[in-house]
Amino acid sequence: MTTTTIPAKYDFRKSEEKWQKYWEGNKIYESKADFSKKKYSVVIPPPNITGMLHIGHILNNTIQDIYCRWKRMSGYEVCWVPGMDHAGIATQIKVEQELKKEGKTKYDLGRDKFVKMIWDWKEKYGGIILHQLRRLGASVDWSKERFTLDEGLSKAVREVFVDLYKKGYIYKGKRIINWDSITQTALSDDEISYREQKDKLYYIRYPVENSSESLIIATTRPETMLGDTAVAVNSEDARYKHLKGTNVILPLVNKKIPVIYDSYVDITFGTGALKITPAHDINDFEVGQRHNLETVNILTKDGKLNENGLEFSGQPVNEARRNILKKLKDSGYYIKEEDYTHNVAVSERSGGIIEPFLSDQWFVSMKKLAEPAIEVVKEGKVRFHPDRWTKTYFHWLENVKDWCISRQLWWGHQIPIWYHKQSGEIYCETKPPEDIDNWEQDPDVLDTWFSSWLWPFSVFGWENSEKDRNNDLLKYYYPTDFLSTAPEIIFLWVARMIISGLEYINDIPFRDVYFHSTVRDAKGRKMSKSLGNSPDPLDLMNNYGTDALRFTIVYLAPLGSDVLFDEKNTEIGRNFITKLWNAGRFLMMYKEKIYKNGKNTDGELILDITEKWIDSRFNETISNIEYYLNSYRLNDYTKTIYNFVWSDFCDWYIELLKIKISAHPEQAKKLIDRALNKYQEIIKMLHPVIPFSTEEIWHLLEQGRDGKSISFETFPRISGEKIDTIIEEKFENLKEIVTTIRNLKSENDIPQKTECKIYLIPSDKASENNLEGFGDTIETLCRIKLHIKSEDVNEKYISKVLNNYQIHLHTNDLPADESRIDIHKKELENLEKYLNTLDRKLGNKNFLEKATKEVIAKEKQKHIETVRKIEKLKNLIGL
RNA sequence: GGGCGAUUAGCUCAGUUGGUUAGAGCACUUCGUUUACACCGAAGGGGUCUGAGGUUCGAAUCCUUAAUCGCCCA
Repeated sequence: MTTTTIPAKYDFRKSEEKWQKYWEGNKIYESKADFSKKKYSVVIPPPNITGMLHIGHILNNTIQDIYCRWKRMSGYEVCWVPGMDHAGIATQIKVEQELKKEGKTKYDLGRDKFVKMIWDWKEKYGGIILHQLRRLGASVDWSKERFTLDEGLSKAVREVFVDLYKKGYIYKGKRIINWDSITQTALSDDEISYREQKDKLYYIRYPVENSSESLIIATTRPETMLGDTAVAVNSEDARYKHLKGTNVILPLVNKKIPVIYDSYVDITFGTGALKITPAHDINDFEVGQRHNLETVNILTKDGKLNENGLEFSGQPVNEARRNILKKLKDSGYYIKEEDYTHNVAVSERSGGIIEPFLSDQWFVSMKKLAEPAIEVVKEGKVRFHPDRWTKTYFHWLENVKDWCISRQLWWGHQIPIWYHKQSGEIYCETKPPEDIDNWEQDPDVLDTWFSSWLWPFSVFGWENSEKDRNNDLLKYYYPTDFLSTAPEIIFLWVARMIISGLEYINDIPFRDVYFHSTVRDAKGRKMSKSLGNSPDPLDLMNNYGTDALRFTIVYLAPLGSDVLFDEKNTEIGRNFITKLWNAGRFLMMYKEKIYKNGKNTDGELILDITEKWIDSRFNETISNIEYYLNSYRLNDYTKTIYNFVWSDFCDWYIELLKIKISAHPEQAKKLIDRALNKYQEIIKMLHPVIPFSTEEIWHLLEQGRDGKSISFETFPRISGEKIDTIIEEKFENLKEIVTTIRNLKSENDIPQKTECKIYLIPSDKASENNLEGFGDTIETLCRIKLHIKSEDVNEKYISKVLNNYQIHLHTNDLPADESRIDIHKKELENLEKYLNTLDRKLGNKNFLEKATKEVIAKEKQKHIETVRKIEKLKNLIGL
């Protein structure tokens, strides 16, 4: 067998390059709106243009690819739309850093030039991630690639803004927002995180007006006292009841501020007296609203004290804090300080500390918009997988807060609001006013999510106009069918897409949402750049092959829980693909040999128990795969095929095939063709998860497939009538005989190669018939000489008792050994214990009355079998 | 502080509506280069399902509670 059609090793590098080029070059995954066909559409969660591919992307995009490929092979018109978002803050920071290297800031360039510079950066470096996705084999429709700052998508953003503004959902308001003084922009609550920090708690004395008494407050941020407009105590607090209606004198500022009573104040914290700074703390702001307090802002946008900062104005916060403390000490207001650990808000983008800051921002009023979005999930029109995320979703939407959508950046969609230079009149339209010279546009841009929440329809060219009626793309592909994403953006993105879809298309954006696992390292830590614990997926692809990585990551990712990923795991996928490859290679070599030397090979094929068994297992596998894919249990999909291929197909079916062909050469051709046919179906089943290797193999299996792709072959369909549990049970019995004989040899230190004599005694006629045609097979697989007898043997033997068979190893060559009897005795003991529990169960009146018939029958069967085994064993031991 | 989820073999996880003497892969032990595959084959050891109560004829599976861990929201 020197000439083979299949190389000894799968060269994944060559294969991946070849097929990637072929798929994209021939545009085979481009989709057209074909109303005569069922469609399956998916929009990619747009990665941001500064992004690099990491393990999480591999998982998420492999999942989407599996569904797209599966549906494509099931006859759907599949469209998977790729694209990116412009990632306002991340991108702007990147380019600002470049500028900084030249010693410049964005202000040196001015807005227009700076934005142009970002576009240039984007053209040059942006979107590496989409190129990396090509390596993954993602079957996206590249002709439909979109970017959130594209003309069309930008128009959609303006349309929606103007519409929401006119409907009264968008408003401008003074609110405490999260101010990042490094990037100088507002951030949404979702863009900040909390970090534990060691700090000091300072105690400061505020004298009570017309009294010798003082109120002592505790604060971590003494500098904000310049903006205090009240001191609050709890109305239940006995210590302060007498101060009702009085004022205190704010030190340094020498201003009278009232003592107010509010249940928000924690009696046990500090001294129970709380300074209230409505302009610089979200909770204080709310207290201020309740008590109609003045708000005094003391900070500038770049984090320095402003004109309200007395002699400290112009100083950065930290410097001002030191100086203010000093002055408080000098003037006798300072009492003491304590160590204190608390959580400080930091920007996830810049790492800077977040200042609560009172400023003018644009908001979307969410309450009313959220209502229909709750309904569609309640009604099951949109389904979450795993389902428990619906609870999280409801909780958020039911308590939804207004969405701060303005960002003080230059990179993004500038807000379509113009202020009249003279009158101050506000103009809000998708196009600028005609007498543009008299107007000034709002400088802010919109939150990036304000464009991504429109993604499921904006990518199909939605315009909010009459034209949409004739937009075939939109009509055909919307709503999309499937969304796969990370659970951490359920609010930021998923919920908002549902809201916008309902508001603008009057329909849900997608039916099924899959929240994929979070990928962690072997120690359970989240993969992160700063920890450096994320292996570079490109390295893994280079070392193990893309398919190996795809297979492994899906195999390891159960629905709803995290994946602990270690580079070594990739061997799972690599080994499996090697196994698959070798099985195919073997079958092809075998076929070649049979066909070449084939004389007397045209006999009729007899479907024996093995053939029926593999048919049954095969169809069962298809059935399970369908079930798992439909219920979004992707790791079970891969596990099912893995087990079928490795255990059933390779370990048993192919091994038996070898024996059968040599025993029945007249059936050889038909047997090998049948096996190859099954193998080919296996390849198709696996194509969605390992597209490169299956494409390669599929082309090697038959000549003349040039210009075709396995991508459009029909996915295996189930033949339910071939699933036969009785056949499977019989086959299991035969497997058990083989395993037991091997075990007998192994336990008795008989080398596998050594032939020995085995007596096999079926317990009844049916069991004996079951062995028909299988004797040779057992002999070959176990390397023994088999004697089938109907009665007990009298020679020396070592034995095993199965349900339907007794197996005796002839021991003439072996020394007699009492310990073998002990093994039998031990087993007997176990069996008797087991029989005991069965007896108790079957003797229990309650059990017999309340358990189902099937369960009782099953228990009775077990009882019969156990009794029989015990009898035989006793016989053996000679009891 | 509130919510959600997890806790099954050394490790990573299965275990569908309660009815198996609790499974897989990896790791481990022994044997093996028989002409697909050592990225392989054969055989084997190893858990009473986090603890405590309860419901039930019967619980890894349902309920209560405690502990530990993780995530989300404050």
